[in-house]
Amino acid sequence: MTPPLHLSLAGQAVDVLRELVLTGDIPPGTRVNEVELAQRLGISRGPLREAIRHLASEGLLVLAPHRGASVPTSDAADVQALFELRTALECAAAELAASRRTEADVVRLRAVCEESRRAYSAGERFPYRLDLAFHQALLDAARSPRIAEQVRLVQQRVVLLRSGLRDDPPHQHASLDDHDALVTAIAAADPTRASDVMRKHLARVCAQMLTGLA
Amino acid sequence: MTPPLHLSLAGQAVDVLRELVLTGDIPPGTRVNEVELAQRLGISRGPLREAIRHLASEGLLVLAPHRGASVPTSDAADVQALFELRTALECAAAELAASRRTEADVVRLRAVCEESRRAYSAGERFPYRLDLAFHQALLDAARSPRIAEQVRLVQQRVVLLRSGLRDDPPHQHASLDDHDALVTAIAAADPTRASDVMRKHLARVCAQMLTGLA
DNA sequence: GCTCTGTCGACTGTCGACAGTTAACATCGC
DNA sequence: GCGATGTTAACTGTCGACAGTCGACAGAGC
Repeated sequence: MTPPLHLSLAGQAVDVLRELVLTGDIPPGTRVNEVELAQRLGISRGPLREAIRHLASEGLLVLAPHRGASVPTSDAADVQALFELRTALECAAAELAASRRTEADVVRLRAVCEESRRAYSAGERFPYRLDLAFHQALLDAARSPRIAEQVRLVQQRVVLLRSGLRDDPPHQHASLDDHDALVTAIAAADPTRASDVMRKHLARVCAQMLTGLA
Repeated sequence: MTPPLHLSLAGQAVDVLRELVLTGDIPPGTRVNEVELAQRLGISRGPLREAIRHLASEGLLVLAPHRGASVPTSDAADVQALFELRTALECAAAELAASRRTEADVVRLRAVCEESRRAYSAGERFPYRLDLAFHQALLDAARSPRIAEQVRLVQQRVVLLRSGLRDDPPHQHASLDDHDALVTAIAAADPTRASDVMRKHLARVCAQMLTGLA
């Protein structure tokens, strides 16, 4: 899927450590021991430190002077601030997608929506993967590399949030409707409506996440 | 101004190196030699490497495997992508500011505008400092820490862009009008108009920057 | 004369070890 | 018994040195 050809050990460590954090293998609130993790990864502390700093710049770790790194724990204020950022980015992406989409983009978006509905009807517990695929397809249609990059980072933080949730609720039917409405607005080349639908969609997701918070 | 109490050498190196890049002391396109710069800063390569990686995560340096770091050079496409991101963030900030501003925020924004006009009338060549102060005051009024943080990073990249410009044009009169219009919309608690004014303001700034590009 | 190849130099990537600081524990005094 | 203080251990921050890789230059072959 992704090109795992990170030649440097630091690059590999970034990938491995990111996965450890996102999967919840290192739960939020846990402190990271450099020597222990370095031995576990079979590398020295130097590359590991670089990896830790990199993940910290992505918001997946927080650094305390002389106390090392730890996985951040989030409260309601953090979630709200994060979703304000996500809303700003993805609403802009929706606008741009509605302005710039080609027919091929619309086809791809419709395909993801249909696959999501099939999976949901089939009773699949976790079509979150398809939710990400939808937002990714939308970003591709927006053709704005900087915005896409930032959205990726924010989505990562959301994934981290989900890993810390008590009960991860299954994908809501309302979200499927939101996605369909987004595709319709984008296909109609209506940036204003696309942005508006996205805003309401994310508000719903944010509220759902807040209810599931500790 | 800034709390210079970075205890670690890496933290200090980040500040110093950031300044070296932003002031154009290390011009765009220049490669950074680790041993040479480490000696110049009087530190070892370890902390310097961490500082370099940090600046790279902020977009102020680009890394090439086995070739080290260099200050990025920007073309028109980069500028456009950057301003699409900036527009997304600052329009959202303008909306939030219009919704959340207090009277004190409005007073501060008006004060910055008036100071800018005074400086402009006095023939000051470079009220860019006040432009930053205005956008900062707007971010304070928006009360969205994540968005504020991202805007700060984007503005940094814009500063880097300006350092690479042939002739850095002085602050335009139109921008002063834009700022006034923004304050008016924010004072009137009109998020839609605030966002619209901001969008046009940034479009103008972006166009101005593109004309000055190599 | 041009291209390909082999060698050299410089730089990055990585490692192990030392020093300084923080936090926890045990001890002493009240 | 409770609080303050000294001590100790663990961990981070930092350093210098070694190994691997990339680019440039020179020389041989066509």
